[in-house]
Amino acid sequence: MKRVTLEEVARVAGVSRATASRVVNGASSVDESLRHAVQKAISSTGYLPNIAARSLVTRRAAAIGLLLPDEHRMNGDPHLASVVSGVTRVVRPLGIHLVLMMTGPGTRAQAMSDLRCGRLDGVILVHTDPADPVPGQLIAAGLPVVLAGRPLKPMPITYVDVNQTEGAALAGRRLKALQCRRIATITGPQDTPAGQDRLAGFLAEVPDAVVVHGDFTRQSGITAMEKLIRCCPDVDGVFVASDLMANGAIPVLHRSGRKVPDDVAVVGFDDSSAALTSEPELTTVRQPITDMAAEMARQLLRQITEPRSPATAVVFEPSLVVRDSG
Amino acid sequence: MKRVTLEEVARVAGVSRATASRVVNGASSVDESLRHAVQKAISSTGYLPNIAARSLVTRRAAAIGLLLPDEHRMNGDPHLASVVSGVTRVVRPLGIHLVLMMTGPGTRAQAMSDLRCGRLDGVILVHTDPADPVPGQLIAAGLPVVLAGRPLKPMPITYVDVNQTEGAALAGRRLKALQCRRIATITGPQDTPAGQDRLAGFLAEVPDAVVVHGDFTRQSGITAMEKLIRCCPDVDGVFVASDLMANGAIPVLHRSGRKVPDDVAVVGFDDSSAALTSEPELTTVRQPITDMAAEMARQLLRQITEPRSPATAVVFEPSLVVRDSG
DNA sequence: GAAGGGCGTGAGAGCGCTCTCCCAATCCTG
DNA sequence: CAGGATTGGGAGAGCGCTCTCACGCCCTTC
Repeated sequence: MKRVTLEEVARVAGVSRATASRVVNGASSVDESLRHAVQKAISSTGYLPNIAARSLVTRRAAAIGLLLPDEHRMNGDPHLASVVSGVTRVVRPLGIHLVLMMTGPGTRAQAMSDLRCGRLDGVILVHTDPADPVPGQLIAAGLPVVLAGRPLKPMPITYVDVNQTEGAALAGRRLKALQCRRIATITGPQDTPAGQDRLAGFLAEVPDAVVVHGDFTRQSGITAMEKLIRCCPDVDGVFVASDLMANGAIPVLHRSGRKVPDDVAVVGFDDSSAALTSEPELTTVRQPITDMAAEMARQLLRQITEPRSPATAVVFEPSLVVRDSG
Repeated sequence: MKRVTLEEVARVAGVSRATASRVVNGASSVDESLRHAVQKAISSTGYLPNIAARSLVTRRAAAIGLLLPDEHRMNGDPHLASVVSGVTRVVRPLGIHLVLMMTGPGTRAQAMSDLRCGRLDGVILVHTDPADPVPGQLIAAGLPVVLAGRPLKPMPITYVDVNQTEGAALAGRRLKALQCRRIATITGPQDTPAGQDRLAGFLAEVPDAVVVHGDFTRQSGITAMEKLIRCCPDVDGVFVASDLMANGAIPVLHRSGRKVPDDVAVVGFDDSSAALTSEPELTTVRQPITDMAAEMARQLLRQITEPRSPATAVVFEPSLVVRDSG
């Protein structure tokens, strides 16, 4: 199994290496007969371009990174497969590799090195810690980055997000439409944009809602719901800011003798797998994760091809998925 | 922001490029003072080796692929984050990239190309379709591959798996210990090794168990359980061959007026997130996914460094996680 | 004190590709 | 039909790195 080089293809086709290269890269100006000869040579020799060599001269790695939080935080996030799928869809046809990096000590530094030494053309940052200095460093260095989700502090960085505020409002309208009279919400962490926006959007729609805080974890959903039915026993509608929390909260309602949705309507957020493994299945706010991921990839590619293009924010509209819980 | 090359480092350190290279790659025989000078030059210039150039001459991409089934099948699998995490743990300290590829039309062919043109040093195959010819082609071509899970047909390929048979036996013993008298199992698909082994292992322990077939999906768990309580109403213990199916099956029991675990004990398999989002939480058979993934990475690396090393099977022992369902 | 053996170092040849010249051939225009 | 404009193709210079090879130095040994 010997390696076939462009040189060999050229020899077989009876042209120069330059012309063979033109054909491989689809350059315009090659005579049709020569193009044909080269293509025949390529398939007869089984030629595959050596990416390392190409990368060395073009200074493109043809690879992008996906920076994820560590396993633990990720387990709460049901979206990994969808994100990967969306990015892949855009990136694969271009022959670009998707490199996964999970946060650990030094991961982000590693990603920066990979970017700077040309091993990665750009990165998508998921679930970035608001205090993380890396996004700032990256944009300062003019390196292509896209954030999943609005950054906590406004900064000139491209990001893709769902309209969290509107999603929460959707949930609020649903509960009102169900004639709920005593409405509450279990929030996400208030030091994250998603947590903030979902609360704000919900309050805009249901200003007198009872507010209990959670942190997006299932356990916090349990605790918050226990607190809620203690302090507000007549609650009949609750917007839980993540499906995972809702999944924890519903059994608490059941144990307290309340039926879902008859006594208490529950609306979640995310349309994650937890929405389907809940009993009853969750009515929830859906984010088009795969499409959003694809858009992140597109935005990143744009930045790679046009280095100095301005930061953009792309915001997707959420939708309400009505199931059995409310 | 200009690129620093080894040439420049060498100039700053007052040595030749060769010596600088030796220091970068930790070669032994370099005089201590020169080594120091080079190291100082490296940090003062902020040198980062260009992987493409290195890769071109060493013929190593320093990247491995993780081939996954498509999003749809993946959603059923809760393990993606754990697998990535385990592989990353082994691979990152070595500066090796993990490239994710999701199955789609042509993905596997793409992976083969990447392997053959030296863009990937090896691949880990997850959830391979038994009919897929790719694993066979890869080993025939002598390319480094590791399978997640035993192949359906015996073949000379390295794989890492959990002792499925023993795991199912663990579940059987648990149900017997709980004094269940009428025991059943909801199986996985019988055209997969995992589906087969879990049934065989369970039957070895509980030969007179009632068998209802499922296919690992949540919906099939619902259907199977409905069938089970119809044809065998006095069932008081059931081993469901995946947590996701168990998650669907338990509400069926509840709706039929049976309490879990009081009337019917349920034991699942996987210890996936579905085990925790079930109500009550699932007693289940745990696979050490992260460790298994790490082992896959190690096996792959071994194959990469020792191309003709023999195929190995590494089998991990499962454990029973006792929670509330049985 | 001369000859032999290490060991550390430098020179230089590539790895396979792209891309910029530059030249030759063709086409158009006056 | 001559001159310029246009176009396609080839030669060759690198991209940044590793690694072989040969050389020089120092230490040993007789």
